Amino acid sequence: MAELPDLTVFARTLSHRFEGKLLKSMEIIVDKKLNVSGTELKKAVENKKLTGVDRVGKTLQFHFGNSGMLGLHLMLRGELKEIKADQELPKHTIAAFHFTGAEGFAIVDLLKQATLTLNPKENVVPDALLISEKELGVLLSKRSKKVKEVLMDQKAISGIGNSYADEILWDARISPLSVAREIPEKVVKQLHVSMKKVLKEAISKIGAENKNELMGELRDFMNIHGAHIKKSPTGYPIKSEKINGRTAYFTTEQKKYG
DNA sequence: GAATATGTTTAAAT
DNA sequence: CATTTAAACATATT
Repeated sequence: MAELPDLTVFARTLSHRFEGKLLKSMEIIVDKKLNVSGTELKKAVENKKLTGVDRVGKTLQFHFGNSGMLGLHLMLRGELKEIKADQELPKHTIAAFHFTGAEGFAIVDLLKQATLTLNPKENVVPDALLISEKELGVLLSKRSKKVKEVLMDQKAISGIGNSYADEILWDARISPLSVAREIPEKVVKQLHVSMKKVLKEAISKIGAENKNELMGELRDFMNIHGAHIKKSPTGYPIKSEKINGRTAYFTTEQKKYG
């Protein structure tokens, strides 16, 4: 999977490597997750110049000037891999982009769930990196769900997935089981700080590690989230519990509200 | 060989 | 009707 920090780095790397280049051809291997036909998609992007790559929520957006924009969601297991024209495509490739200069990248997903969306609807949900403390407070005050569910709700805040939700909540010392609307104002302030801090630190670590290569997600630096981690950095044993079918990792350092 | 990991959509159950 | 839960997706890794 890739969450906000990984995608931010991917967008930067892709811009650096391919921006301004002409997309000579696009191969579509799996077409069941497209919003238009393969032919239509190819027609929209082939022989167009890639003018920019952005991250929006958990998606990447590939801009082709006035010709349109292509949204990519990697879903659970999607990955991006660099390719050369004369090489065989990686296993489980869904689509491949070939630019001038015999270079390009492939979207690989063993689950075949990554989605490519031509000219997607504009995202109106606040981004986790941009949301203000006030917005976050208002959002939480309206929800009776568990705070972790709200953080991961892409219709509420975009960009946070299962692993970073755990990391952020540990950093803020808030139990993932807390009821969102019961979290006091002062603690919301801390949550807001932790959210930006954890995400920005992850971006900087992944960026430093990946340099200008498109690598899979890197999560060695996780403090809490991961079945192999036994203790928090402060020495507390890590507990786990399923929230909405996904595993939440946390410790007793984290206060439960409500 | 069973459990786990992972996001989203959709269906089913409460 | 609202809310919660589960299934589906496909496969590699532990």
